[in-house]
Amino acid sequence: MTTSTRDRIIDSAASLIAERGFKRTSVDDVIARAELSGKSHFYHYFRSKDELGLEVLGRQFEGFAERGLAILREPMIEPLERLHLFIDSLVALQTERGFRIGSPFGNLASEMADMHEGFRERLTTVFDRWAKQLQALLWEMRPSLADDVDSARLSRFIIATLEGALMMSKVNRDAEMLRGIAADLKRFVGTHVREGVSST
Amino acid sequence: MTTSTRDRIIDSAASLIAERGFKRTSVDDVIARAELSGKSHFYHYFRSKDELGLEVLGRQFEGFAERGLAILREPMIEPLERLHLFIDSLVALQTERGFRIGSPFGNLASEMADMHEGFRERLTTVFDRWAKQLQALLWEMRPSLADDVDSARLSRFIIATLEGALMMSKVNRDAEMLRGIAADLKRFVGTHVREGVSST
DNA sequence: TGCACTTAGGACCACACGGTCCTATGATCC
DNA sequence: GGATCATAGGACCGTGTGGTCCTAAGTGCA
Repeated sequence: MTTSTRDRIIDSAASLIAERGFKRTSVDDVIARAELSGKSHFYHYFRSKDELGLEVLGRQFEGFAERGLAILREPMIEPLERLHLFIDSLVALQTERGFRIGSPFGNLASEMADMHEGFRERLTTVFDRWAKQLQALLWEMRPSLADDVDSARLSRFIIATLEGALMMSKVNRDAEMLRGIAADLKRFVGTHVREGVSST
Repeated sequence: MTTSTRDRIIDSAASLIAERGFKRTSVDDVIARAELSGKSHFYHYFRSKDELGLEVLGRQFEGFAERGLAILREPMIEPLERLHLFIDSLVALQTERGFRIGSPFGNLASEMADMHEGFRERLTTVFDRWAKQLQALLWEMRPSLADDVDSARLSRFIIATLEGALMMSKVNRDAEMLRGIAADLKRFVGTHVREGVSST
């Protein structure tokens, strides 16, 4: 068995949604890219377009959690360094793709959050899990962090700034601006590190 | 002469777009809310829906620049205090509106930036002008800021974080999170203030 | 052999949407 | 009084879209 048809549909839809957003991706587009025989073939696997959207969103985050966030868990690299690498990886990805993407979720967030309650809930868990990963990393850094650091809050801050930066870079198409914000973000995290504590 | 019909159309469209986004606002919706007699009445004033969208975006920012950003220019208040009040005003606005709005521009950015080059360009100038206002404020603070502060960069950072925070609060509907990010943002700006320089 | 699932393919529907066109009635102003 | 603009109202169209329905052929499994 190669990839199942269902997976093929999801992959096709995912790439289309990444390119043009959810609303502007039609079922017919998906059928064409997945090389299905027709509508009935599609509706054999999904009850509605929304169901497909939810599934794609889920997979999208699985991928992000496994690949994108993986570096946050890398045990052989120091926590702070890992965070820096993670930030850099997002910047690099966005730059590579010509600033077309924004964030995988930021886009979907604005697009879907208010149209469909199911989407919104899914998105909250996405951000929650992302925040949890960052919190875990900050927890590891604990010995070198100032005592009053609220890691839950700081992790939200990091995500918000990254999302905002990606969104703005999508509008501005400016690599420099994106790098600047990323650098400032690192700097901000740095201000939470206690002085006189070396990291290695 | 009360408000002209053209203005009435723009106002109606603006409120609809704020509620549901541009794509999900149909010309018929606008006609209904503006109480026009029909399609031809609308097309008497606008050549297309896109032309209307551009106009609304323009007005939206005029309003934001005049009212929302006004506090940044308030001469009787200290610069840093002004910045704090500005941040608080965005938080308050978003909270009042039940986290439905996000940012007036962040929404449009994700929605329109990749669909229409004209929209994207307009959005860049919007963010540029916003950034300029913040830069002017930071310039006023200059005496009390550290020497290496890059005000252009910092102003972009502030905007990105605010936009990201508003977007996330739209997904999470969490007032606490929004306040936390706002507080951290103030704190970050604070780290650029030279020590031993009192502000008044 | 027979059942269940998958692929194939096409006809069809209802609806929303942006946009055009045409006619007719007031109002305003030179 | 004629030209121009604003309001009124409705018919109409092309297109894209999500979704239904129906038929038929192939495939694997018990």
